Amino acid sequence: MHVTGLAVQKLFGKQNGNESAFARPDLAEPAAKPLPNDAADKADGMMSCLICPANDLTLCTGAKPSESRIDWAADTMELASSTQLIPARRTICHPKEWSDTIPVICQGWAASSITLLDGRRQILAFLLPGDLVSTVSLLEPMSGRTVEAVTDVTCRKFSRADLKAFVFQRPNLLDKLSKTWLDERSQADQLALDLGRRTADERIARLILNVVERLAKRGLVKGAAMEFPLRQRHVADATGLTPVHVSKVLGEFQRADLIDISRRTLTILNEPELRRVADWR
Amino acid sequence: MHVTGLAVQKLFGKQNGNESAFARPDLAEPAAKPLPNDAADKADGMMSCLICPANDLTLCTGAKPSESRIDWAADTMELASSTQLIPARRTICHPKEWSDTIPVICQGWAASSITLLDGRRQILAFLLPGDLVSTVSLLEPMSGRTVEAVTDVTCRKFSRADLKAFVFQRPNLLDKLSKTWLDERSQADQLALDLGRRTADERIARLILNVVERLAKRGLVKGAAMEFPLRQRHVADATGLTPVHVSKVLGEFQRADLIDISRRTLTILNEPELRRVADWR
DNA sequence: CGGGTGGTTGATACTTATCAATGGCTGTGG
DNA sequence: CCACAGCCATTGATAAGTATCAACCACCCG
Repeated sequence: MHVTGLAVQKLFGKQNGNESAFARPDLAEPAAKPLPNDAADKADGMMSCLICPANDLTLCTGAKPSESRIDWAADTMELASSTQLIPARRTICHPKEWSDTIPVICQGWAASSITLLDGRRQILAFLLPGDLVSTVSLLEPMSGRTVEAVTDVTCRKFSRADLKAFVFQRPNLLDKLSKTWLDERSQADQLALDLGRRTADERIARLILNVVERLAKRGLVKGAAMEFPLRQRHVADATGLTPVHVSKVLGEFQRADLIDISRRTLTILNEPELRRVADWR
Repeated sequence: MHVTGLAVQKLFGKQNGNESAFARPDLAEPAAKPLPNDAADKADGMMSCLICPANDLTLCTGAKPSESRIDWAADTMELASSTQLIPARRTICHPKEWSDTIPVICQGWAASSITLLDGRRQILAFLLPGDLVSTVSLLEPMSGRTVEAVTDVTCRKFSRADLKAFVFQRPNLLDKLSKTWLDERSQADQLALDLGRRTADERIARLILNVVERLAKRGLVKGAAMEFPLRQRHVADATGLTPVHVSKVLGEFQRADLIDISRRTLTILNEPELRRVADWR
């Protein structure tokens, strides 16, 4: 039974199951720095919604084709998002904090997870730029899930009420909503299948392929190489394995020249074989 | 790596991954007997929607309080459901067959699952009377999931188009829809957590408690006893374990006087302890 | 530097799967 | 009515897969 971050919890007093095991106990929350909206857009190369990588329900693609993207962007601004810069390993959203606000990742990677009281943790999804945590969170407050930054993340938090109203004014968005919902559902089903019925090798290979596919959709793959900021700890928590075991499996994969991971960069060396290992499609 | 029903598949020619491992190869589909609508309601004690056990999104509870239940029932009839009687272990809905029609369980237990080509199978949910397979299936055609009867099942298949229109005419139903969606999502999250991070004992205990809770909502628990038609094979496929191991764990539970299962009846003998084992709440 | 974080590796333990044999039960066809 | 075929559950012996523990090294950043 693998427990994440228990050592840290033991060291720092009472077991607080809801506190992210990643959050550094020496740095009190809230530590995210709010930025003025316009400043943020130019400050550090963050591109705002203008080139927000399109995902199926990205708000940025919600603009009717006839609308200029600028107008849409302005539109989004109206929604009183507060833009935040969140450093790696900090919690973006606490399990209880899902009341009025929903975060959208603009830049960087995040992980959405549930944690048990004793520290066991399951990552349900990695969030890439443009991702909503879950389409449900649009309509109803969600709870129990922690969202935390894998890399430094810039994200916007929208008021749910506003966003909901916004979406409901645009019928074509609603349609996308239900498609995204379907997609989400089948992702969840696949996750259960993976965790319940697949071997460690398969799970890890599938995780990699899954991420690659999503990165490709966003144009973030150069040749066969791409940024891969996940720690083995993340891979472990996403696949229901132990970091040690993940290390061994990834080691095998590298020795077999399926992939290469170094300096936070992933290169796919033998995709067909990797797919075979993953039992993909 | 546990594989469901592989022997059967080997025996009967080509591996057909989409064919339910439970379906008996000697009985060709479609084997469900369609019944005339009115006949069905009286025939074998099936109660139609009149006493369809209420679940959060049961169509029967969708009737406005002012409406008499009879009116509602009539309403439902309009929807051109075809009522079917499906014997235990037969497939209700095939992975590909999710085009226009969606099944609702009226009586009996069913299981919704995904199956891999090599026969490994993960049950995603057990369906009790009043259950929809998934709220998404209302809006978009779903695929990849198999629904099969655990006990003899009576179910209705509705046309999605009709049902969708029906729901959209009733705003209060829409509201329930989004709540049910949230619920479904969190069920899926819990499933992933269970499969990824919990021990066999915990998973099985939780499955039992989960089922008990749902049965209780439907008034199907008498004292501490209730019908429990699941085979150990079902429990195994729902928990990502092996039937053999399930047998051993259930054996322990019984020897520890936590539960008793005999003649398809489950009795909870020591609920507090069972909850403790399940790490419940 | 020095501390925290991450990754690797080997030895070992534990959980769960696999295999195999047995017996009970149920429905079916002669 | 019996015999038989399938299914189901149980049990024990053994194997495989993964976790746990511990030590070590390699970073990176302050």
